[in-house]
Amino acid sequence: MEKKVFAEVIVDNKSTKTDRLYTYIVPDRFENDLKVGMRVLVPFGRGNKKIEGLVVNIKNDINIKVSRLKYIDSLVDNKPILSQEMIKLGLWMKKKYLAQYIDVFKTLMPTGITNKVVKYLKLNENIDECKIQKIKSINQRKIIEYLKHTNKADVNTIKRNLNIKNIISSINSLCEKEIIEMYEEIETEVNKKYQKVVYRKFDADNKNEILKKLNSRAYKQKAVVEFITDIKYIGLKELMIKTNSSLSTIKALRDKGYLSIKDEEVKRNPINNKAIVENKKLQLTNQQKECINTILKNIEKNKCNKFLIHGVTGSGKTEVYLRLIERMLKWNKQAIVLVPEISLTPQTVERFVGRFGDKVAVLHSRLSLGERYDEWRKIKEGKVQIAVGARSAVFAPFDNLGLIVIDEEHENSYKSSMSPKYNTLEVAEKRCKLEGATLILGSATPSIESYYRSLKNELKLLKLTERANKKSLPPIEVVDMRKELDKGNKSIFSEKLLNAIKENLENNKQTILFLNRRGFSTFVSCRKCGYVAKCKQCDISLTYHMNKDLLKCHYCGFTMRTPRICPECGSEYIKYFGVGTEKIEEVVKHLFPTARVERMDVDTTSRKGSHEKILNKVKNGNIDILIGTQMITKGLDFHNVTLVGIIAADMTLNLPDFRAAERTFQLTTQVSGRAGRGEAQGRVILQTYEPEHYSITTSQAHNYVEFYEKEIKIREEFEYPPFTNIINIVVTSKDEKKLYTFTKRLFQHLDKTINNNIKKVEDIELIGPNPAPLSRIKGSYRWQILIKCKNSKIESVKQILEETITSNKFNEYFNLFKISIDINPNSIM
DNA sequence: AGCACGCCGACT
DNA sequence: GTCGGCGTGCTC
Repeated sequence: MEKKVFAEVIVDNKSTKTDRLYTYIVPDRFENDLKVGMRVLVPFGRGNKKIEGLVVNIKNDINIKVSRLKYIDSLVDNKPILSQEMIKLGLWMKKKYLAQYIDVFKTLMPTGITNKVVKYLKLNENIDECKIQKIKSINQRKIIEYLKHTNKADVNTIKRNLNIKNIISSINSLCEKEIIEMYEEIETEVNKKYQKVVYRKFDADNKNEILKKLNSRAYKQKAVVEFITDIKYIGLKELMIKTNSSLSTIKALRDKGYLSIKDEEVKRNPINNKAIVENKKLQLTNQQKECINTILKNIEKNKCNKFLIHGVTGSGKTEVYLRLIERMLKWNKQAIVLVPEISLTPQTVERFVGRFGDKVAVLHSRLSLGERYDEWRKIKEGKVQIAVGARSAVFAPFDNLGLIVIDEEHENSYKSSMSPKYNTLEVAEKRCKLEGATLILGSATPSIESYYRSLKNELKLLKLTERANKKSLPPIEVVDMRKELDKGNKSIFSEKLLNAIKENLENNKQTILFLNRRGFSTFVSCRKCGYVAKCKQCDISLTYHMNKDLLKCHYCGFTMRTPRICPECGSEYIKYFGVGTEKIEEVVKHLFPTARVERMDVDTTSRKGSHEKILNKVKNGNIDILIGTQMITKGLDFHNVTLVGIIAADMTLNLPDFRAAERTFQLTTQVSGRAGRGEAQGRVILQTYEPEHYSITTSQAHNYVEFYEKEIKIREEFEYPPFTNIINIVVTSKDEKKLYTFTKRLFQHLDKTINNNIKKVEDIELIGPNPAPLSRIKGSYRWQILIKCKNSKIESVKQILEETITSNKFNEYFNLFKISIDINPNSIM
């Protein structure tokens, strides 16, 4: 018997039960053309429904009975859509983040390109009316009626419109009677955009000859000939406008053989070219030069290709990236620049496009499907060498990648919240390793994890300590809000901040007020002594649960009654903190009725372009006071802003999260960097109930290293990352009672299995099951199990998790419960 | 998930 | 016998 070739395929079917590779026989006619990384159509399931699959493996030997296998139906791509390295990266991600194949590989490809086979119905052309009369079934009659009135109808639309439950059997029965016919069409969500282009088919020298041949009254045709002589081709629409001619004129010329009209693909261009100004090279400071040289030397000598640039705000990290990219282009290599989604404003994009022009593709969430698809293909086809984008741009399909830059490396938007819940830093690192590229992380406030790794020499640490404009960082004045209370000031603003705003308004300077009200959780604190209700076991602030009037620790489940008087000082000023930006806006407008106030947070920037609109208003001096959440902490460079007010630095400090101190330090440092960017000296006023907290004192001193040293000790003592891994398992269900029982069973099973299978169990700690901090979303209840485990045990724990979740023991419940696993989440909220 | 298969009751 | 409803179990 002839030797067969087999392909392992990831199939476009989203279900935990079908999350595996399927083997298909490669028909002889495809043997030469089929490559790993191509998409194919395969018959799947009992009905052999044709669905799309991605080939990840081609083999000659398999250990399944060939008789059980089906044949690949057809090829979707003529070239691999994913490179070998990207497939390796995807398989690695599946394992790393315990995600489904299909979820992983859909994130590696642009959204909407998946081919779906859609089934359409039509009435048989020569139907016999008698046959129809014979039908007694009401449902079948309904279908025939429907088809009589529509010219194109797919099965799903019919199902939706007619609301027939068991529609398939009715359709099948009609098909058998040969009254209707079913036909298939392959469809995708996004398509290439085509444009008609007119080509000149005559030689430019023959122009006069042709003009003579044309009818003397055909002046429109003559004009077109004149026009197109100077060029070779032009878009049909453009030609019609420029020569004021009609389609018939051009068609007439085509019929005479002087022109040809072709359908050509045009790529949508999301970058507004008019707005882009050239970004000139800046003079490098000595520190920048040294930084660049160190990186290049290390790359050339093949010594190290992972770097962390710790540069203070305004130290010119971007210019360093730009120079390195320039070098990559010289080496014929490509580069990816990742920035947090919220700082992916036109200003950021402009810096890269302004320097490198049409060598840049931009990828972000505000692009339409079509735009994103085109940007993706520009990269794939080698038309651009640089990709700038949010986290998903780490998958930009370059084939000779030289560099990945991750700017603002500490930002939490680099962790995906959708499956696969990947960490962009880890993915970028893996991709660099697979493709021999260099990784550069940059931040003014590096994440504890990255800084820790740099001290262990897993990343090479480079420092930029001076600002490019040689200006010093603005001083931060800390206001102790407890003392304000003693003075009888119960308002949100301290006297100092209030006076500073007043003064700024009088001097026509702008003010930024920052309050991070992100998150739902209010914490409980005493306004007199600063006491915050914390869990004794976890050193994490307790969350107020309104419905039960209890304080609860989301790490260990500890609960206590909400205190009416402060347990520390006995005062009655126990408050639930829940002031948001809206409240601030109201108060500011009341206090300064003539000031022009604008608020910028998720609520006010949801519409496309609203973000830019507000920023432009600030830029043009049409706003006196800008109130915002963390959205305003990044990248804003306004010269007339001289005052930054941080309303409540404690807000992030007391979130029930081990990263609370780190976030507070990062936010205060970043937002302080917004002040005094122009000539005038900036001023930062920071209000807090906990002025002695190290994240406040160190950020006041602009001392990252000191903050790091304090924080890393706490992480070690309480066993938080980077010393341990946290796995967050959230189980969701509509049924509250069953959810509790199930989660408890799952917990006990995991506990038992881990104890039986892994040695040194003291390295692993199971916490829960507890109601998740967001205990109910959209009518679904959520319970959570946390696993803390040391690095050496993570793989075995993950394996147990995978086995448990795919095991039959829990399988039967999958219709009732949804299990989501997050490895090292941003926060456990 | 999505789909076919098969069992069962209702109706001719 | 035929039609339609619903539960079950599998997908290379």
